[in-house]
Amino acid sequence: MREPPNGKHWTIYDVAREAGVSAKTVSQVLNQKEGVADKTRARILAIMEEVDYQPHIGARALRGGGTACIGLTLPVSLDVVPISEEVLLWLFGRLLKLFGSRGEYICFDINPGGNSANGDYARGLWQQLYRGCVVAGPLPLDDTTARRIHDWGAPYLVLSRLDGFPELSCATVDFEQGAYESTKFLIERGHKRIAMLKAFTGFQPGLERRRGFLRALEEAGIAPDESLIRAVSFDFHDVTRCVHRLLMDTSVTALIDCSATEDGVSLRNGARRAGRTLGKDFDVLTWSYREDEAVLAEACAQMWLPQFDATGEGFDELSAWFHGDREGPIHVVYRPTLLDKVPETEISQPRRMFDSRG
Amino acid sequence: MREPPNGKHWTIYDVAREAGVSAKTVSQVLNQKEGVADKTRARILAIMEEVDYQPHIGARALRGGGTACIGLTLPVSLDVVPISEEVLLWLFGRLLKLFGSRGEYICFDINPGGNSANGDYARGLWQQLYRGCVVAGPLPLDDTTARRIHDWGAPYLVLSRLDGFPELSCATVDFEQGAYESTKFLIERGHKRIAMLKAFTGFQPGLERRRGFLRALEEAGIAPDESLIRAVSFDFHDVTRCVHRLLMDTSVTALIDCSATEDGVSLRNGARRAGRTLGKDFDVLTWSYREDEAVLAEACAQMWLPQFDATGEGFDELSAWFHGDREGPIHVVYRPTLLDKVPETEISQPRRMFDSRG
DNA sequence: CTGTTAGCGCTTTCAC
DNA sequence: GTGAAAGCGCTAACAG
Repeated sequence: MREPPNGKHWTIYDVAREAGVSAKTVSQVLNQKEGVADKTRARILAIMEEVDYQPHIGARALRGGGTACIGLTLPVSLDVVPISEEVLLWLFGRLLKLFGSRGEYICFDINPGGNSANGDYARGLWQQLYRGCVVAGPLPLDDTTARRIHDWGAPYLVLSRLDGFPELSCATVDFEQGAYESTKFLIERGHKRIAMLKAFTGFQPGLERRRGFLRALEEAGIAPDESLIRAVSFDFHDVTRCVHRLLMDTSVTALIDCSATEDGVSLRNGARRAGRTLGKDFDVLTWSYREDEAVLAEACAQMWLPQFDATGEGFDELSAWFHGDREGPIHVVYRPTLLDKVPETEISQPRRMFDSRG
Repeated sequence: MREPPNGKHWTIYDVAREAGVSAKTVSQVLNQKEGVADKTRARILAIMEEVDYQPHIGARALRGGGTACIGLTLPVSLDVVPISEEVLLWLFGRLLKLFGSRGEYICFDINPGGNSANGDYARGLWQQLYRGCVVAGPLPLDDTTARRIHDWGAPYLVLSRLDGFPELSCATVDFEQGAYESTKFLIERGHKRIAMLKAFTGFQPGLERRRGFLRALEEAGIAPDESLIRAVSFDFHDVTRCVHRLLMDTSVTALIDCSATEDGVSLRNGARRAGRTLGKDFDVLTWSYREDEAVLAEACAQMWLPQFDATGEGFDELSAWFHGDREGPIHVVYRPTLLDKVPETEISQPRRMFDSRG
């Protein structure tokens, strides 16, 4: 490999001089454009190969062509929404397959310390580092960045919807529908006082849970009781405490666990503390991740699995958008699946969507 | 937020015009340089805040300042060296703490399909996307890219050494020393015919294993037998097969398992097929990941744990180099730890450094 | 089919 | 303390 003529690295001009052509021609070859004689093209390619020419990614971006980077960001810190390692790597893996295989880079701006204030998780876009981005996680209800991303015009995909912004490019599961169907399922089985363990308070999917729950009650003519909707964190202890509290009220005969912790043990513990027995005193419907298993052998709604399907499809479409094969925005909303009876018995360690503590 | 005067986004000139100063002054404020009146500075900062000014990262890179990106790359595809998800996320996490918290981006160029030919895992550096990079994984013996990275002059760290290139900026555990001490340990216990299950053939750590092994034998005056050094892949079946083969030779009384699979079951299976019994017929010394446990209750050498320590320290130094607080190259080489007797009994699912198949 | 040239947004001399 | 202007490497409009 020869040394660059002057300076540190070979520029398009150096290659042009070497080939006895102008920079324009080299640029055309570089970008696989028509209008260069085969012989000239071959000569230029040979030189590029020989000197290991690499185009300056910053200069390209500056010129306006955009970069070869797809950004992956989180709307809030992992401390607040603890997306599990497994899911993060699943996301990376998908992006690497779709973008990495085309020679594109994946860039991250996940701030694990939560150092930077909420709001600029898309700075990679504003700074023109990304040519498109994925916002992986539920949006806070007061989020304004998603709208700015939308207006920016670059290909993007959010793994959450946002109230009052139906144009948002998103791939998600319909949590409202999930909550609605879960509640209806229990109502149809004769339950009148149904409690809900609700995750993501302050976030879009939390709002959707609440809405679906209330809609089903209203349809059935049951007066809603706010105290039966309980916000829980990702802490197992918190789940146990909330179940305990809710079940102390013996009029409560059913529980929807959409806490995203997916932990049968905390549920049973909470019930035991309240002196209740699952399946005798009360019924539970859990939101589950697994295809054919659940933390409890009760009825369950598959929410996470459709979320993965939706994400996968959304990524495919994002790739098409990014590569000019379609226009945005993307709108992939999957319905959850309700299972009447779970075939397997309780399993102790399901794969999880979120890391719980405790 | 006001609209940009002309065009899509605010440039340094727009901000300058707004503030009634020149672009130079804005640039100085942006880069926190001296020589701007406090009042002017405050005014400019207010405008930047108001219009949410974001410097164009490509333009900065072009001008020569380098980018705010640290690259993470793998010298070979994950298909060849299957670094586990857990370790990858551990690496991400460390980088995010050290760099992300300063507003820097982490960029990946891991090609999981192994699509691009070996050799250009550092293209992010050549293309000036990264201002520094981490090469995470063992280097192939014929690697030439590491030298080019070194000559490039940017901060970098490789998690492997490379024969004939002692200047390489690296953080690793001393596999040669590990193999040497492991072998010596068994020799001192009276073993004469010792076999080795050796991972990473064709890679630097494989070579180091071999060298340490041979050195210990030579020192003890034992003639080496090439057929007792067995290259294994990350496939459990392969481990079983190799153990079977090696132990069919009843003169073999000890085995060093540095296969990186860390799986007691395959070892036992292989022994059983050969009609041998661990602890009676022969001894095993495994290389382990855990601090206080091992896959077998036999003697073990902690190799992976020091590797993590070395990596962590290497990352800290890389961060210092990247941020101008020290010069490179980095040289962190940790010694392995040999444990005579493992307190715990066999455990079935240790955390692993590499994903094994089978 | 190929060359010339302007300009992307930023930093940095050099001059005021 | 501030302004004017050059130039980083690349691409695209405009000529030839």
